[in-house]
Amino acid sequence: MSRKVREIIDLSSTLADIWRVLSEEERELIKKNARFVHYKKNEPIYIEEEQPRDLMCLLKGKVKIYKSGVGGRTQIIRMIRPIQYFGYRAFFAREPYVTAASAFESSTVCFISMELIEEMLRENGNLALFFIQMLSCDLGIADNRVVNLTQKHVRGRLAESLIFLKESYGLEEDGATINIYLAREDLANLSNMTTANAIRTLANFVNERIISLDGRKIKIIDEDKLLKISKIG
Amino acid sequence: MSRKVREIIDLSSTLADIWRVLSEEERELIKKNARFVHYKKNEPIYIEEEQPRDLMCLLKGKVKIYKSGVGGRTQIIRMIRPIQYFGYRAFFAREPYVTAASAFESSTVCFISMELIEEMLRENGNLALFFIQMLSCDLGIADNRVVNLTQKHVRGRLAESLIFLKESYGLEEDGATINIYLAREDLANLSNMTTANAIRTLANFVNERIISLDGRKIKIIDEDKLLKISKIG
DNA sequence: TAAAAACTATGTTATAAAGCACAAAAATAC
DNA sequence: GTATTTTTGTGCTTTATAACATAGTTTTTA
Repeated sequence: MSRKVREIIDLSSTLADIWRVLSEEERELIKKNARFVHYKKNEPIYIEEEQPRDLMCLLKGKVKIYKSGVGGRTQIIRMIRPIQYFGYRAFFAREPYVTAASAFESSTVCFISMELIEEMLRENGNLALFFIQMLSCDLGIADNRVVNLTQKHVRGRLAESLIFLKESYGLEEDGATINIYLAREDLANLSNMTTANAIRTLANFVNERIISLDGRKIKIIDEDKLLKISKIG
Repeated sequence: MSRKVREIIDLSSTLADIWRVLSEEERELIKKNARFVHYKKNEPIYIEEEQPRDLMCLLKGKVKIYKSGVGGRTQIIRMIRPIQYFGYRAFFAREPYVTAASAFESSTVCFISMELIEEMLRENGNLALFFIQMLSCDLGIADNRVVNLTQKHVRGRLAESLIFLKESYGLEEDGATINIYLAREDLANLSNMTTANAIRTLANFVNERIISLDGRKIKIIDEDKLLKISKIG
């Protein structure tokens, strides 16, 4: 399964965002409490219904947050990139996880006790505001997502996902290939469509010279067109 | 348009939730800063792209938070009932509103400067946690909503909306009629479907003796069945 | 309270996307 | 490195739901 990583990780640089708002004392406490766990590709990090205990910060790799819906169909809710925090919402809401998380590729996650975090943020207004801002942004994204996923057609939804992936994980050295390697099924689950439709629509985009494909690698040729398709739905 | 209400409103009872976590000093400050505005039926409270300035608390009436999507189709994102807070997310996220709000029926709203609130919560950990919890709950609801609205069929979505309305606004004296009076179009916008489909599906529910209709008044006859339809999609 | 506007109801048609099936290719396991 | 499993790619069929049309009804307004 998962094992703690042996290497000593420089927390101050990897947890940068949260680090800035902490006092020296608080930093020490966190350092003492942080645990590191490594996950293999496709290994689950937490599952639905589980009790949340830790704030998680992705240090290396890629993680997907997803939810299984009607008839076992899964919907990817968010994708996490390094130095992003996750897993804390359910703890704050005092409920079990309504989502699951798993490593997309080989990943390292830092765990910090949510009890400790909550104690700290009661005293540290900046830390509280850090979480408030993160939650507020995520809620805005979720609100947008509801409309995009329900009202746009497959082309629009897929175009949007491709742009989202590019924004999230960036491009490779060639300046065009999206820096993520994911199965058509995951792309479909991200875009709320069936795998067959994701495949078909990708093929259409290739014909229209909007993208090009090399196996699972996707190269964006005409980003403007992609943006336009995403916008008009 | 809207006018300030003249009556003196007892803040301590109407803002109950937030009041509990405030000091006497903070309460005084809020009392001095609070403004009350009355809205007529269908009057807008804020619109998309506008700059957020105030925390709003609905004192009386019903409010819908909505978003216009592709081709002008609107999606109702949340519905607010008295003593619920709204309008604060965008301020915390440092962005303009991505949603709009309007009064469903004649409503009274209390406005409190977000700058004041943010100042306070920096010092008051309980107030910070109040917002963190509210945001965390809303984000969980939004995550669920994404899956429900995208994966369930019209029957499931409508059934879910009816249950949601009952849970939110309760029943009338007869213990069966949902205590809200809304147009079929709003019901459709809440459930992500066209008005015609909302009407048709309601008619089906009547035939199946799950509900009965009297104009816009909806009486739930068989809640178990409604729950079942909502669950299976 | 009468006239205008908006909403409700229902039938018909069009269409986007799911479902299913199967062959080919690729990834993974042994 | 070969065998087995999983993924990809396409064609065909079915279906859910949107779109459109129109008449009747209710609500709003002046």
